Amino acid sequence: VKVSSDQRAENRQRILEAASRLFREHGPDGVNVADITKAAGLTHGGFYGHFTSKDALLAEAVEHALVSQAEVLVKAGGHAELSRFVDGYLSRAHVDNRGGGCAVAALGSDIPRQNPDVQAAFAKGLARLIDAAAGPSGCNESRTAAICALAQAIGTVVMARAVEDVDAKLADELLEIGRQLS
Amino acid sequence: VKVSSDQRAENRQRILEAASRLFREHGPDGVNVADITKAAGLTHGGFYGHFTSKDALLAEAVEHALVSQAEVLVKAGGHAELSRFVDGYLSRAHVDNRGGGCAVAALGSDIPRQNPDVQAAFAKGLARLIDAAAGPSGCNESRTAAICALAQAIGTVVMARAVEDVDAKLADELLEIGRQLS
DNA sequence: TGTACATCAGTGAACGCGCGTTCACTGATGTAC
DNA sequence: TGTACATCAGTGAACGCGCGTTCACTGATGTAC
Repeated sequence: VKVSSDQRAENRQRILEAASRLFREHGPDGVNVADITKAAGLTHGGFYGHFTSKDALLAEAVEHALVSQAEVLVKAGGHAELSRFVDGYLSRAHVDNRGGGCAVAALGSDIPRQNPDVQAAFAKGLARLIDAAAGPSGCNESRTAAICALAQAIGTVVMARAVEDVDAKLADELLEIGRQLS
Repeated sequence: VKVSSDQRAENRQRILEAASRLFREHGPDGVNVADITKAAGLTHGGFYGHFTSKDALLAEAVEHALVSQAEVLVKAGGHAELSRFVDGYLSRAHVDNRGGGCAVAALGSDIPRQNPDVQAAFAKGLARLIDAAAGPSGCNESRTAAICALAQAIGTVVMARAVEDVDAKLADELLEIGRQLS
């Protein structure tokens, strides 16, 4: 069942994007290779023709998610639009969309437990996101402000997601307070 | 090999404390029941005499970690000493000690994927921690300030831990910036 | 342009391993007399 | 206080399942002529 090389490239991309979403939604151990390839419309056997291991896919998926997010932020206006970005970050829509949202909030506490390749991919992506939030000027003040805003937003979303199913009132309070700052 | 009921209670506590540490260090899927009971000086077979399941233990362990942390904060002075607390939170010592540190930073992004009992235990513990940080007055301003400080600190530590093995400079920069605020 | 064939992307069964959980067994505890 | 025995905490082998990875196979692709 060979397919054209265009189709092959598209299949790889579909696996990567499905993985990026599913890993953020369920965590590295919450999805298996079969789930991912199935979500991409394939079976699991051909997976190793595209990626050397599940971990290698995780590394690419994590970096892909962060780099995409950085690009979106840059296109939206970068540092100048940071407070609007944070506002969206602290929205119920983002909190309820782990699979499509920020990989730092979705996978942050998993990363220190992953292998070095995954950690390196994450670090690269996060550095890119921070640069995007700091803006092209690279001046110290805007970088500091960007890092503060990101840390604040990430911490808030992590807490809000953790409690939202069981204490929606607390989740809303946290988001509300986070938004007051931006 | 029956043991005295005091010994039994102590064994249970040892399992709980080992679990609390190991879960924070390696995540819910990064430790197995045998690892935990072994760390507590027991074998895995007797585990189910103390806890109904690995998940039930996770729930207790998470709550135990958060409630202990809240107690420490209260004893240290609560809201009045919040900035000193945040300073310690943002220390290299805390970043390098996932197993003994804050359960929100260590397990935050795992929680939304856990079963309702675990989420409930986490929410209860986090509410306690927030109350401890807000102080007994319960006034809105100190509560808001406490939540801001916690969110900031948690986001910073999550990022610092994620990148520290691979980009120690970035990790230090993040912690430094976080400390400037407290 | 048409044909024969080598390549190789994808399939699905199978392998091996780890893990949560169960269970028959052991021997110390603690109670009844 | 001492003895006989029922209880039951802990042991370690075993069960069953899920998952990452491999592999023989299939049939479409794309190339050589």
